[in-house]
Amino acid sequence: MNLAERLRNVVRPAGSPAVTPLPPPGFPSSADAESAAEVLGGQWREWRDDRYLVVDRRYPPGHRHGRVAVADSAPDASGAWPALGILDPRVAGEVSPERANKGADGRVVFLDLETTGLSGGAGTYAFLVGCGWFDAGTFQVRQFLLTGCAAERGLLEAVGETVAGAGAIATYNGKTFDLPIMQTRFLLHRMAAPFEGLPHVDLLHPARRLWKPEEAGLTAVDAAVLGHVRENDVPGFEIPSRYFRYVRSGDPAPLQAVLEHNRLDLLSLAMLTSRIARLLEHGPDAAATAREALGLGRLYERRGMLAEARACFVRAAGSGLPGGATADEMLTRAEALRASALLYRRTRAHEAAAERWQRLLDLPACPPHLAREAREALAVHYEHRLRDFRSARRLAVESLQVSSTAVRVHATQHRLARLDRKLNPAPASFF
DNA sequence: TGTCCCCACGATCATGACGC
DNA sequence: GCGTCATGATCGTGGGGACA
Repeated sequence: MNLAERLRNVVRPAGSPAVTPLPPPGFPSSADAESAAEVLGGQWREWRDDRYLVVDRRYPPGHRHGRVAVADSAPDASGAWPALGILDPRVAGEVSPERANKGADGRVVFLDLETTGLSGGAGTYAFLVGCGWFDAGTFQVRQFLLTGCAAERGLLEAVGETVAGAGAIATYNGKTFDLPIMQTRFLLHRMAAPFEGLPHVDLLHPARRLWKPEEAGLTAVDAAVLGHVRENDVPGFEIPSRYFRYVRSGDPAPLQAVLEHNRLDLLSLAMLTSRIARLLEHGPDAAATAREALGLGRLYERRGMLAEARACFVRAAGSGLPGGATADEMLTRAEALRASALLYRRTRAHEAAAERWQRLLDLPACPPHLAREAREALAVHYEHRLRDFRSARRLAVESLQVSSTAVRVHATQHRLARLDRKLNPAPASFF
């Protein structure tokens, strides 16, 4: 039984006082200088003998984040939130365009934490909890800043009130990072985590499917997809040290950039969620690039929406989409042809699959690993379905010349030997 | 008709990326 | 350092076709 399970089994007797975990060694009970509220633009909330800071910001419909305005991303404008159900089926029944933008029950709450470290164990806690949601066309951000460890329970209660009634939570890598940390903190205070059972859309993996892997970090996706280039943004690794500097000195100035970083993350999160929802709703025609069409097809395929997936692969492979000359764009088209061929093969449309494999081989700069796979698939097709042994043998010989591993070489030699037997059958024995 | 071989798919495992 | 997911490689299995 791990620590979390043991803690879950601890039942607080009715009427017994709530427990506040002991602060880590060296953590002051209240490090907030009076100037923090003024410098960071927030208001103190008292909790027992301590307090935490609440910072509210509203981004009006006309506010632009890169190329995108808040109004363009609000659920009523796109009307596409239910499509998020393709990512998490539980979302479909919870989030309608009306509810998602009501600032009340059923809304999507975007969540982003800044923490004292990366390990995610009980010693790591969230000193800043950022929540965001759309409210009548504007984007509302509420940040809870912990300035003294003793107020953590009060802060968690406030976060719980903010999340209460939400239809879904949206995060970036929240499945792994944000929600486990929050659940641990609620657990340590013997409080029920408000996220339990709530539909959760983690954008990290859809983002990696839709956009290039090297652009999968939120800041990079922000720039590539939304056109928002962050200036003077604080790097993630620097965030804990800025917080500890504030705790030691009481000077809130280093935290300004941290709170701004958190707000930008929430804005990016909301706008990317809207972008993904719109793509899922409108299909391949909404894709701006071949890479986006390919990634969208993979999202559909994962949910068993094969017709939609096929349409996306067709658009990515043959598309009249912009670009088409760079190595990366050629790779995208090759991957789209491969995905299309595999999908046709899965549905036993072997002729259509063979056509895609051949088009893949005909690409001027077909990547070697995809060319090898295409040759092997075509060799199978020629041998077993068309019974054209000569073509199958030619492909096998070509495949042998580029086979990389001993296993592949052996398999191809085996195929060649079999084809040779079929092409030159041994004379019948009289004995 | 029985046996053998191969294909295609699913399951499993290893690896890498990501969050702060 | 940890949990999740995507990806690629490998293995096992079921089904179908070829052949004697």
